[in-house]
Amino acid sequence: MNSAGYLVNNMARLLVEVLRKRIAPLGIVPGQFPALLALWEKDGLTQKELLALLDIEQATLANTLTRMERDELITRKEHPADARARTIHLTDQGRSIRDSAYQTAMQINEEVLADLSEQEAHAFLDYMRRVIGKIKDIESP
Amino acid sequence: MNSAGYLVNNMARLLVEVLRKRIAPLGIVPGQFPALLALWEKDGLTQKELLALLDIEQATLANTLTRMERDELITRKEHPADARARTIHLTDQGRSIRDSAYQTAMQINEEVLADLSEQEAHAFLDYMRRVIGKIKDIESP
DNA sequence: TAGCATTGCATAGCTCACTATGTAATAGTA
DNA sequence: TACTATTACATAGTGAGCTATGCAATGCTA
Repeated sequence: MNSAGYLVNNMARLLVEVLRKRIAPLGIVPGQFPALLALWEKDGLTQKELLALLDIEQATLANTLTRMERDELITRKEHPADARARTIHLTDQGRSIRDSAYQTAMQINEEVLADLSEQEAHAFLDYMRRVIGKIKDIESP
Repeated sequence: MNSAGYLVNNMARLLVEVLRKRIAPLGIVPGQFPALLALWEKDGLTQKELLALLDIEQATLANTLTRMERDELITRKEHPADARARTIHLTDQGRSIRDSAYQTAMQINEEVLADLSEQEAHAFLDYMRRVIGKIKDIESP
């Protein structure tokens, strides 16, 4: 129970549950976070454009967007030029939680790294990026 | 998209998909791995005993065990002394994949850490353990 | 321009995590 | 001993990821 894989998985699960608890009052769930971050930056994207900004599969995003629509965080409008596509727009609700959500996320990041020195935290992020890079080219020639 | 939380989550998802692909030929899936590891160590545990060895919730384990039974990796027998409990036993199939599974997991761990030096890899695991420890006491006084 | 290929998105079905709750069986106690 | 509490496990329902597949609209080309 000390392998890298086990630790990574365990850490991710614990983290997502912390995030879930902290953002629950805002009426959002962890899976909606990446899409919200992107939409706070730029509203009115199509699903395809949004997808290009996120590291998830198209089907996962489609389902997440459906839940976000149900939760009244976004609306989807028909694309003016392409009837297959729809543009995605934040509701007032979706827009209004931006600052609190950002703050919550930053706060959690700070807290969980608090036992590492600045250098250690920096190294930790660097290692993760390198490991992610490595995993990505393991299963792609 | 460079926060610790995002990186951890991304890394975990990538890793689990690598594991999934590599162990598919053995007829198992990533969620079954921790339970298998424990049962390879000691067969015939009750669900409660197994649960104590794993970092998942009871309901998650119950569902995982049901899938493992369906996949003919384990069988469940009535407990000799307590009719509420059942003991969990590996099938021949479940037992036979042990070495290949171990090897696959170790191989992946090695590969994904291959771009880190020995010291870096060691530090990386250490940081993860510390972060995990920190997260655990964030939401418990 | 008719037909085929591609594209954008949705849906189905799976895993695997969670919380909440139900159901027996066992244990403890008035 | 008859209740009540606790325990062991199962089930229901949700989120969030995945692959595979479907469907309609668009684009390309013979």
